[in-house]
Amino acid sequence: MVKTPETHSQSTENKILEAAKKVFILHGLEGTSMQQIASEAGINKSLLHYYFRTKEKLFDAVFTYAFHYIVPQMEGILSSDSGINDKIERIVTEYMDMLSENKFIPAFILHEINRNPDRLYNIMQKSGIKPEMFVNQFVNEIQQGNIRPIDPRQLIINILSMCIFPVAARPLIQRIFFGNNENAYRQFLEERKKVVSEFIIQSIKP
Amino acid sequence: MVKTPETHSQSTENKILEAAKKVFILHGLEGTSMQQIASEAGINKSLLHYYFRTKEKLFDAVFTYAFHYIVPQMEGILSSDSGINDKIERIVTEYMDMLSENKFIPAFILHEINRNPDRLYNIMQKSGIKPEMFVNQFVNEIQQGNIRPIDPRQLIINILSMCIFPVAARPLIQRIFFGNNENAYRQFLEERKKVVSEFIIQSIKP
DNA sequence: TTTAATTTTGACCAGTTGGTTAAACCAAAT
DNA sequence: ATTTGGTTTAACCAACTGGTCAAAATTAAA
Repeated sequence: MVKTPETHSQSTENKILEAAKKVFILHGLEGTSMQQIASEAGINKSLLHYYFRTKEKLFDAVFTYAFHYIVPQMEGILSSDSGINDKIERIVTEYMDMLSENKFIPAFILHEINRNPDRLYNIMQKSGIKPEMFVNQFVNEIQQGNIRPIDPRQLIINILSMCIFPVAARPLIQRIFFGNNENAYRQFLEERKKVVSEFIIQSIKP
Repeated sequence: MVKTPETHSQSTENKILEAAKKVFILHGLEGTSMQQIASEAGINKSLLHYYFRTKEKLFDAVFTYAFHYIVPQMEGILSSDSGINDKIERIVTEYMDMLSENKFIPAFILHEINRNPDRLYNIMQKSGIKPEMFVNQFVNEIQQGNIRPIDPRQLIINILSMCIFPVAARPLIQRIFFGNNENAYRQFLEERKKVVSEFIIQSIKP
């Protein structure tokens, strides 16, 4: 049987992707060597090039994955028929949960956004994310007088900021405010879900 | 005259620091090579090692500088006798101004926070920044009933988030919302100063 | 069992990495 | 004019960089 390039051994390819994910997200594209990834995966360096011809191609695969994590499908929540306050609370909660479970991704993405903006932008385009969906949602609510007039883009960035930043800056904040106690910070992030929701809802009251 | 190690040629040392600052902030510690810095400074690679023995030492010098930018002395504003709303507006405005002028620093710092948290924490300690100052300020206002009860740490992080994130994620946001038009984003950040201030003030009303 | 295709490996490549060293350079002091 | 000191440079180092290649090992088809 003639295997197409896509028929690569599933297990090895997965091992590589898992290892690459781990190392790339910790050190970024430039800070990571193919040897590090190979070692992490417990395989030969040549095998990396056999599965993903170049470092860039391997990175793209991992990056696409990481991105789909940080900008997931929120369509379900948005298109539900609950009120705006309810939607905000659900989005904030689910988003912060996801970020807490992938705590190295935010800083990684922010770094790569600045290193190669177009790469991320292209991946985002392909992912089918439509920012207008979020914008329209808020425009409607403003027109109906449910929230006060505010530039929807500003509001979206406010929400994203308050969810992403405390995870991206976690190692420092954890040291400053919580004596580097990991559980204390986890608890803090847990409470924060409610805090951020209330903060936003309170600030957009008509 | 016997020159002490501190008597290094001011001009060369400055050239190096300027070049290192530029390259480090763009590429991070691991993404930067000594040769890049030497070329940027228009000097020999050996000369780098002559002035700053190792890459780490040079990085520390630059990093300390960058950090003093992002956590500047806000004591003046805090200790003034204006009302809390006024203080918030001034802090947000001045902080966002500074960030806009140093737009690569936020992502750089966030990256290095995750790469080597202790380095940054130590530098912060030495810088004399006292987080309690900010905390106490809000505790007082809450006790006096000027703002609603809220964990001061949450409030501080809310403010920092909304100021820092839009600069750190700038290249992507600029593409998504403004067709990569730099002036449009600058304008957006300009308006944002007011938006964030109002957003915070509105959300902490008693 | 032979054949054919895929998977894995180690040796190797030219270029780069951070860092060292000794010699050259240069201004000022003697 | 020579010595002295800091400054700058080119040559060099071992280790590592991303990447290639041909041969070996494995697997599956005939």
